Amino acid sequence: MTVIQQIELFAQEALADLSQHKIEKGDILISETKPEFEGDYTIVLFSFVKELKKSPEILGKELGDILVQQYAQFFSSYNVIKGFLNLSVADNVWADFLHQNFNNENFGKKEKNGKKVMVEYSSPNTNKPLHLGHLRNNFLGWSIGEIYKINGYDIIKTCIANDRGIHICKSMIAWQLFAKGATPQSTGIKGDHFVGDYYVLFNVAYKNQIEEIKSGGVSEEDAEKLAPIMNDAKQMLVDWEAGKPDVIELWKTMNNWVYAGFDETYKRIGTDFDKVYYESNTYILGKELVKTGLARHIFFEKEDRSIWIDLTNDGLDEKIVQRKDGTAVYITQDIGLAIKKWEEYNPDISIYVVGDEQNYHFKVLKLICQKLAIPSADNIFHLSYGMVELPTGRMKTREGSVVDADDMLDEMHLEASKKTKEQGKTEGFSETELHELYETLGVGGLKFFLLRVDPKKRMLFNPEESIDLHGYTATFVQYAYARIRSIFRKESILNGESPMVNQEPSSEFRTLSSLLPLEKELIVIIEKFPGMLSQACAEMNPSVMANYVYNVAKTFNSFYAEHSVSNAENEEKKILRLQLCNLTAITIRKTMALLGIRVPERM
RNA sequence: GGUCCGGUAGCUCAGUUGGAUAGAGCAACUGCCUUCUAAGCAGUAGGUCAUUGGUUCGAAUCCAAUCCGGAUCACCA
Repeated sequence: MTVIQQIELFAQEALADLSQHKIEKGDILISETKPEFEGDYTIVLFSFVKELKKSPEILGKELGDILVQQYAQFFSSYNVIKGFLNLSVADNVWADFLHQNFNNENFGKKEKNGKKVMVEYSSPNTNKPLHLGHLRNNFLGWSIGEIYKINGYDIIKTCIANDRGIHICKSMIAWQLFAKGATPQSTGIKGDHFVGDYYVLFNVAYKNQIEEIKSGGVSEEDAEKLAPIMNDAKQMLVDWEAGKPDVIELWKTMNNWVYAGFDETYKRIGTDFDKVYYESNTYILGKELVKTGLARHIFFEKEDRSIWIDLTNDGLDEKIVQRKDGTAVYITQDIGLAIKKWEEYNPDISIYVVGDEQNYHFKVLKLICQKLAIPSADNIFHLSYGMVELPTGRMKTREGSVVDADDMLDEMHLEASKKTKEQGKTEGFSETELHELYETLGVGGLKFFLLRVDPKKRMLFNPEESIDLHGYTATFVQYAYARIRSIFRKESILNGESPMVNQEPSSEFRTLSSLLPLEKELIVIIEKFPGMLSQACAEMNPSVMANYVYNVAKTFNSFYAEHSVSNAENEEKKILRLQLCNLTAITIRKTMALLGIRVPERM
């Protein structure tokens, strides 16, 4: 049980003594005491004033007296200011916490709860390389999975590859027209970039054709319809659906180029999946459910034979689920996929990590799934995140105004190497170790940058300014970790194997010694780790963990600047601080791991 | 136009189940490396929490209206 939970419990019992009615735990508001007041945790009394018919001051005094007397082992003192009861938790409580956990590699990890969570993320189009927005998606999806995992859930990471459709055909047509048989192998270009280049070429050619046709006095609208390259692409989509062998062959070849490129990037950023679905397989899904939906009068058919669902009673519009030609639309595929996921994995919770421009789509999807009575439809969640914008506005692949993911990773790597060389602390590193360090710092820096912001908010990225390696960054946290490891190297302590670290404190220490402010501050923030895990999970928000780990590192750095570990005042203090450092290191490493960020032994 | 999301320091962001004098980082300025890593620490300065009204012991947080920005309301995915 965490300290705050214990206080809650004690307060509930103490309030029961003062009140006729039972006080619910949720009614007790406990917050951290502001630094300008004495105490660790504060109970806000105003909400009980009316019911107990006592002034806040008197109530605070009575409650404080009961708590400090009844739980003398736990509370050392209290004070009341206005309606706030500030409680000081005894040093022994913090010291005990430390002694019990300092070497606990499973610190904060929750027991398995038997529930399954399916997280769908990444979901790229196979006609162009990944950009910064995709990275935000990947990092978020991967991290939210890890957060659920440490909170006791089994997770299934999944991805739907958008591998068919007109956008793919555009790249294919452009390749046929302009490539003269070139391949990623022949040109040395990474597969996804190679295919993406033809997607851009398509749009350039399309634009030129429109201009040319327009110069003959045709309207823009008509010119768009007449442009031969677009009509070729449309024809190719028809041929693809008909299974025309040469089209299928080209499609497979080009998609494989893209997948090979993606794999490289995924490997670099640590993204992986337990199951990949392909839209080329799932796009037919939904035909059956349209039939059953019609039979159950959830859907209805219009005169032109298109099929719809009426959501006006739910405050939305009518939504089409099947075209008049009998083909499935986007939403129908997603419903089909939702059923398929349930049949294959039976998840209790299904999370979709998708940009906020699809909020409406997922609202509709959930509603339809509920109406179709798909099991656990109530537990479909859209983890909606804001776009990553540039100072010039939205990123548009067609216009080439994107920050490419691979370029960005390279830049971060380079920045990390520059900065590391400036610092000149990497004597004795091999080339491999240096490369690994730059990746740890560079890729980690990018992940932290994209994850530290509340997912639902849009975020601005200024490529000119690049990404800082000071302040609220991964580097800052990684540096704190490296400092701890440095202490341990100096003390020749391998993780947890030292008698110094394992030694129990003497009873003399417990009674005589007290914690210094910065020692205590560090223990207090680390003790919050399990609570932060629950919060990040409940809110589906990795930025909670990024914020937290930054504050841990910050507190550690203050502690580090003020107190020496190796040359502590006495042996007891040294043990205490070594233990504290060890638990800090564990907490930092675990939290960064939840964000997919590694920590270096040296930097 | 309907719906949804956002507006907090010059910039990027925390803080919102209502709690004490609104916090960080960057940028600026001042100190601190004979002592475990100065990628750090300590400090100064920077605010009409978009605006107006309301709810109450108490509002950045809740409600209403207004202004600004964005997304969406496709037989695209």
